[in-house]
Amino acid sequence: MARSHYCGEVTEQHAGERVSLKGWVQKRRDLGGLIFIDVRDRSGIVQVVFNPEIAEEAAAVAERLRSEYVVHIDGLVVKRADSQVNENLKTGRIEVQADHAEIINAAKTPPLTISDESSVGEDLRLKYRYLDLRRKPMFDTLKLRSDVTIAIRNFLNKEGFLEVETPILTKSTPEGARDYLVPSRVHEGEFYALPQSPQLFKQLLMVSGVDKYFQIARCFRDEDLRADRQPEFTQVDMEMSFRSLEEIIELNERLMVQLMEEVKDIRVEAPFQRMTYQDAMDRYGSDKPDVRFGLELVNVSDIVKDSSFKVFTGAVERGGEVKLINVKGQAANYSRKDLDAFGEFAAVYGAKGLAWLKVEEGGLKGPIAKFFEGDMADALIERAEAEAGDVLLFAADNPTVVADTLGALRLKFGRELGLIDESVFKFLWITDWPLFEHDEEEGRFYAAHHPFTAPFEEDIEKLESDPHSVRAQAYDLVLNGYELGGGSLRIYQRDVQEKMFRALGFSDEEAREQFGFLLEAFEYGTPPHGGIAFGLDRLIMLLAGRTNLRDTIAFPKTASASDPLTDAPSPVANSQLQELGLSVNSQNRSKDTE
RNA sequence: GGUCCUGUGGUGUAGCGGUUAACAUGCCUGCCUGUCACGCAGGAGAUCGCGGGUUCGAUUCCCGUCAGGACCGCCA
Repeated sequence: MARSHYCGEVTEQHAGERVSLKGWVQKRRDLGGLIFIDVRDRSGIVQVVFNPEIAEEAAAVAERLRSEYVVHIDGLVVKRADSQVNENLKTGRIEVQADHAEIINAAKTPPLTISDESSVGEDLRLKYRYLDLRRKPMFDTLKLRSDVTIAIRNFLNKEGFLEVETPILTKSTPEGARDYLVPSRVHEGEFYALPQSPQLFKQLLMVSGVDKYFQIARCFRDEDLRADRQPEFTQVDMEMSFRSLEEIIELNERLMVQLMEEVKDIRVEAPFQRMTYQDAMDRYGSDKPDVRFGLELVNVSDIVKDSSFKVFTGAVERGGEVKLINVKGQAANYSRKDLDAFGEFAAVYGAKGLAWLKVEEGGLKGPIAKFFEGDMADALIERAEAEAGDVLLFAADNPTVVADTLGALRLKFGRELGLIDESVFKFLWITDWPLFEHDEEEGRFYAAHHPFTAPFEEDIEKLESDPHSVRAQAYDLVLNGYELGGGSLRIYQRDVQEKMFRALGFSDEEAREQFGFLLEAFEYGTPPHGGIAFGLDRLIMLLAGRTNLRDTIAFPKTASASDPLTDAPSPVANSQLQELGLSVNSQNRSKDTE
């Protein structure tokens, strides 16, 4: 008999019907005579009861069943007596009285238990990923991801977008992340790169007149991993022609609002909050602030610059700043030792120390209180909006270190003190990005976004004279403190693009060598265009309430970019290398497969 | 490249300079006809990640290494 129902879908309304189930044995409870089997498939669990007085052969099969055996069961759906109802189970008001059972496939005892809560180490989970994915929360996340991508496709299709695939084997370009390289056999000594994003291709599609493009695109970056960073990840990538920045933002807000409603049944308000990059850095010490809670940074450089506390005055004199966060009402909960220990936390971000003061009725207290008395103390208290019982934590350094340190501390307190409402989704646009970032070590400018980002019209003339002040027509979408995605209007005029490359330190020759095809394309009638790309994996992570990207990807990599399931990466045969004209020149290539 | 945390039966943990290495769960056997975290009784299962050092003696302390994780750098 063919399967008639998924296990989790058998309910009271099927009582009296015969059903045929196929699934895995979740649990066997053998009472000697009666045997109960919980049968599981992707939909859930249903209890099957075997009574030797009703079906002797089936009961004999049930005795041989073990966890994770694949079974086929035919039986009658019967309502349970009131005393036998299991309220914890969706199917708990009925059970299936088996009259026929067969073992489709036996199973070894699994190395990890198939339960909702996983307490197993990450290495085992990944090695036996196919078992890990049997767990309901994992399946639900896969389902969520599928729902989201389908909803995105439907939305963009309705909006007139074309889904176009772009190459996976493409050209390595300078700037940006480290490329994954693929050696060419036909062109010995030459390499393809896996795309960091389809950026250039989608721009060329605009030149082609596609007008509205999207792709759910796999991207690759050979950089070290984080909880929210995998070496291969998926971008929802889009690009459109003749659209203003406002129109692009508006479209994406509608997409997000609809996604949240369709997939999570959560209503979010559009338009989303907006904040300039500068504002975000000043107030939150981050370009992707979590605005679900306050605890903003307060600049007190002007107040403390004339104090006698050298750490503060020195920082200001060197062009740095002094800022604080006011941890409300926590003075009693942190001892002097606790507070001093935050110095170590701050050191990770390059801070040389972390000063603190407790606010009391009479004024400020703490090891550095003596430097701030009278008017200065009053001014600090007023600026920090402090009252008795608060703790003020200070960072004094260059603006980057101050932002990194206090930004991280802010998040730490936000989480630890429960200031964050985890049920809230707060979208935020970060606008007015600088076009360039200065690299101190190499003494040159880098594109803050990417080299194809259009500057503000009125800033174009400053590309050469004053790159630092050039603003980009770029925007990032931030959700709950995570960078979901970013986009921009693009440069579509050859001369502007050439100016941009020059500002980045490319010679005209280098620019032509690396991006000549783009510059040439720009000469054949290129429409103004712009777009955005956002990280699908991160979006799913946030929608699923996870803190780890691995849980949103069916077959992810470990923190060291390996895959315990397939054992990738692995050495290859010398013959393969020879074909590619390659040799490996390190001593630790001991696991040679030939 | 760096910092930190973890590594003990299948799994998750406890432990300690000298132990018969403990507990839970899982597994196996027996009993059990209303269980659903079934129960009861019994049993098997661990070179304490690997290598070196200190020590009379190391699972325990130290160094290295490997694996997993978190973070800094990096990620236009």
